[in-house]
This record gives sequence, C-alpha cells and structure tokens, in this order.
Amino acid sequence: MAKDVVPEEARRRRRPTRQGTVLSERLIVETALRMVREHGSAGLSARRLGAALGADPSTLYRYFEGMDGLTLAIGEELIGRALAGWAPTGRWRDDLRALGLRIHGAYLAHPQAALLTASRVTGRPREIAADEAILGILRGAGFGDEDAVRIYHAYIDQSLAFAALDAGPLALTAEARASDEARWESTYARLPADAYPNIAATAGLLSARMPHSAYPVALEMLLETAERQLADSGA
Amino acid sequence: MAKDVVPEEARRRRRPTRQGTVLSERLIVETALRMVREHGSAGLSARRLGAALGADPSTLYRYFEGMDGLTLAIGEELIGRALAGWAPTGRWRDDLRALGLRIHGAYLAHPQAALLTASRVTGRPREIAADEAILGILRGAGFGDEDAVRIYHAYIDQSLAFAALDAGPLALTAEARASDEARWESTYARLPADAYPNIAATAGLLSARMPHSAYPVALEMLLETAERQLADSGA
DNA sequence: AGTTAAGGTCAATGGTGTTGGCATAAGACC
DNA sequence: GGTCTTATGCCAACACCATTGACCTTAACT
Repeated sequence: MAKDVVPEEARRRRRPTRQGTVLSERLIVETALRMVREHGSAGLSARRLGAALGADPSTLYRYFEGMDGLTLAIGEELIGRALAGWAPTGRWRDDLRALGLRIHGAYLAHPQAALLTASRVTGRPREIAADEAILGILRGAGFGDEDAVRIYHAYIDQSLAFAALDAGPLALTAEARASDEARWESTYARLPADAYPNIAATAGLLSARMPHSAYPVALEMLLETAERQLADSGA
Repeated sequence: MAKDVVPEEARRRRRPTRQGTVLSERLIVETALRMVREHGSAGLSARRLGAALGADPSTLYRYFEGMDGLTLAIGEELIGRALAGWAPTGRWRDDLRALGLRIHGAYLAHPQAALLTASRVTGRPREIAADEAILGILRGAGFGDEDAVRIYHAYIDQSLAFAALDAGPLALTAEARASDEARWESTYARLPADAYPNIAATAGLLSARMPHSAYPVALEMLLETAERQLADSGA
C-alpha cells in the first residue's frame, strides 16, 4: 500500500485542488451519492467522480481505500440518513415498524447506492447506533437476550434485504424498468390456463401487486410472530 | 446492433472454435457458473470466459446480448437447479419451507451470480414454473386467491432478497470477507458498555449469530403468520 | 458444385481501478 | 518573516475490462 489513508479527523492540511475545490470525506461521499443517483451505479467511477469534484482520480485514494472503501462510506451515510431525526415512542412494535420503514425508505431514495451497500457491514458509528437502538427496543420490550438477538438479526437483515431487492428495479434505466414491468402483463398474463392454472387464475391480482414492495407485509409478519412469542414466554 | 443474437433453438451450424470446442448456450452458462465458483467474484469476464472455452471473447456476443444477457441466463439456470428433482409432499408448510431453502441454497452456491440476478425478472420458462408451483401450493392449501397472491409475493421476494443479501459477503474476495466477519469481533465486541449497553450485553450472542443467514428464521416467521391467517379464515 | 450466411476471429476503441514518483504549498517552528 | 517537513494533490503508466465492426471460413442447403 503505497498511499496511506489518513482518517478524516486527523487531517490538518487542507490544500485546494488545482480547480480550487477543498476536499473532505463528507464532500466526496455527497458528490458520489449525487452522481450515483443521476447517472446510475455504473456512472460512478474514480475518474468521473474526480472530474465532478475537480480533482485527480488518484486523489480519492488519499481518502478511501479504493472504490470499495468509498462504497462502505456511502452505506454509512445512508444509515445515518435513515436515523436522522428519529426518536422512539416506547411502543416497541410501532417503533420497530417505523424504523424499518425508515431504513427501507432511505435506501430506496438512492437505489443504486442501496444495491452497492446493502449487504456490507461497515462497523462505523452510525451503523452501530442503529444496531444499539434496535436491540434496545427489543430488550426494553421484555424479550430475553437470546430472543432479542434472534429477532434483531432477522429484522435488520430482512430490512436490508428487501431494500436491496426493491432497489433493483429502481436502479434500472426507465426503459429497462418499464420493460421488466411490462413483462408481467405480456408474459405472465398470457400463459395458457391449462399448463399454468394457478398463475392464470390469479393473473389480475398478480400484476396489480408485483410492482409494489412486499416489505411492509413481510415486516408485519415478522412483528406479529415476535409479539406472539413475547406473549407466550410471558404467560 | 452489429451482431444479432440467434436463439439457441434456431441454431443450425455448429462450427468448432479454433481450439476445437463446439459452443452452445448451455456449455457457456455452465462454464461461466464454474468459473464464478472457482475464481470468486472477480473471476468472470468475457476474456477469461472466452479463454476457458477456447474461444475468442467476442464470440460470446453471438450467444448473449452482452454480459447482462449472460447474467440473466445464469439466473434462469439457478432457478432451474433449485427446482431440479423437487417434488411436493402435499403438506403446504413443509413444501414451502423446503422450496425456499432450495432456492436460497441454489443462489448461495453461486453468490456472484445471485447478486446480479436476484432482482431481475427474466420471464423465462423455469422462473415461471417456480411461480406456478408456489401459487399452486398456496391455493391447494386453501388460501383464497387474494391471500395466496399476497403471501406468494412476500415469500418469493423474501427468498430472493435474503439470497442476495447473504450472497454479498460470499461474493467478496476471501480477505474482504474475513475482514467483514472479523469486524464483528473486533469492533462490536469491544464497544464500551456505558455508551452501548444493549450491544455489550448481547455481544457473545451477536457474534455467534451474525455470520449465519437469518433466512431460516425469517422464513419460519412468514410461514407461521400465514398458517395463523389460514386457521383464522377457516374458523 | 455452388451459394449463402452463421458463426468464428482479429484488431481497435474507449473505458476501468490502481500505483509509484514527483511537485508544491500548508502549517510548524525558530 | 524565513526555513523545513510532509501532507496532499497531480501525472503518467499499467493491466485489465466490455464491446464492436470488418473480415474470413466453412457448414448446410439447393
């Protein structure tokens, strides 16, 4: 590793780039998020990001350990946005529902970034804060430690998993997405009823429901099961 | 489009490559899957695939519309493998559990491919067959059409979503994955108990559970809720 | 045997992440 | 203010990547 990455808080000199920009980790991450949103995830490259910042691409390696490190930083930013302004009410089921929808929503606001980061553990401060909050809600609700951890795991992974899945279509170009959706009408709705009786019988319901996220339903199912387990163990 | 892709069934001439291989869509997809498994996430590229096949990279464009088309074909192959040899028992909950674990497992066997394909609707034959089977199980169990579609949607999306999420770490290089896992020990387990009481209290349970998939738990929760709804509507 | 075009190859284009070496100015110290 | 150190930006280069257009060979049909 020829170039060592200096952590943001240890930086002292702020030398502007040739084009006058003063770089910072924050500025780079925000610019990257904007680029990803506007030009798609394939639109993010060291060269283009450098150009957008008015800096040489190689300068980024002074701030992140390659593109992968930048990706992790973007993930951390998304988690931070999900948590910003959130406060628990004390009703555990309401709190978990609201938090889950917030996380899901924050990722979907940046679908391309969501695809890149949803499956990565960053171990950075804001991600840790989210984990602490969720475990706190569960343990505060009366779940034993083992149950709390089990439910926490299913909850956070399910939220991120659906975020990534639902982000998929949104990350496609408008035409590609339209053609994916049209496939439900054109392919599935026209299957012969004798070979595919179940799809044929439910074709209308299917094409109405598939373009929407199944996350709220799955989340509610998870919360429902958790509540039952709490009631059973308490009784 | 300078080169038109000829669908597999319309191919007539089978001209061997310079190195003697006789290509086919099937051979290419299988070779691609093997490469991804053996050489990890970065292992699949047109050049390397061409080399492995004993063909020029550009030849692939006679069979697929770019790497994206190849990706979709791989996704279809994965679904096919999940279904291969599967037969329903008639016990709907067992059938859905087994099928879900099969799909999840088939994708995880090829993490890189899973990441790329889990959120894509291919509309190809084997994907349709899977959908038909799931809807059939649910309707056969006695769910009304609307419930069947709702549960089907949550079920299939949950399965694919977790497949994609769980594939993330597996698709990383060995070192990157190890460092992600180590982060649970090094970062989370050492947080100060006063600032992070809930993580501190459950650190042991967390690091034991997090490296494993939450899919089985989440799946069981979904099936549990579905079964309750069936009982309620029947009563 | 002659014709056609499918299906192979070659060479080139313009992209990518990443690195080592170098230059320069920011900040520390006297 | 002058001097020194080094953090931080820049440049050039490397080794990859997907994709394409032109070309050539030969399988298959008539």
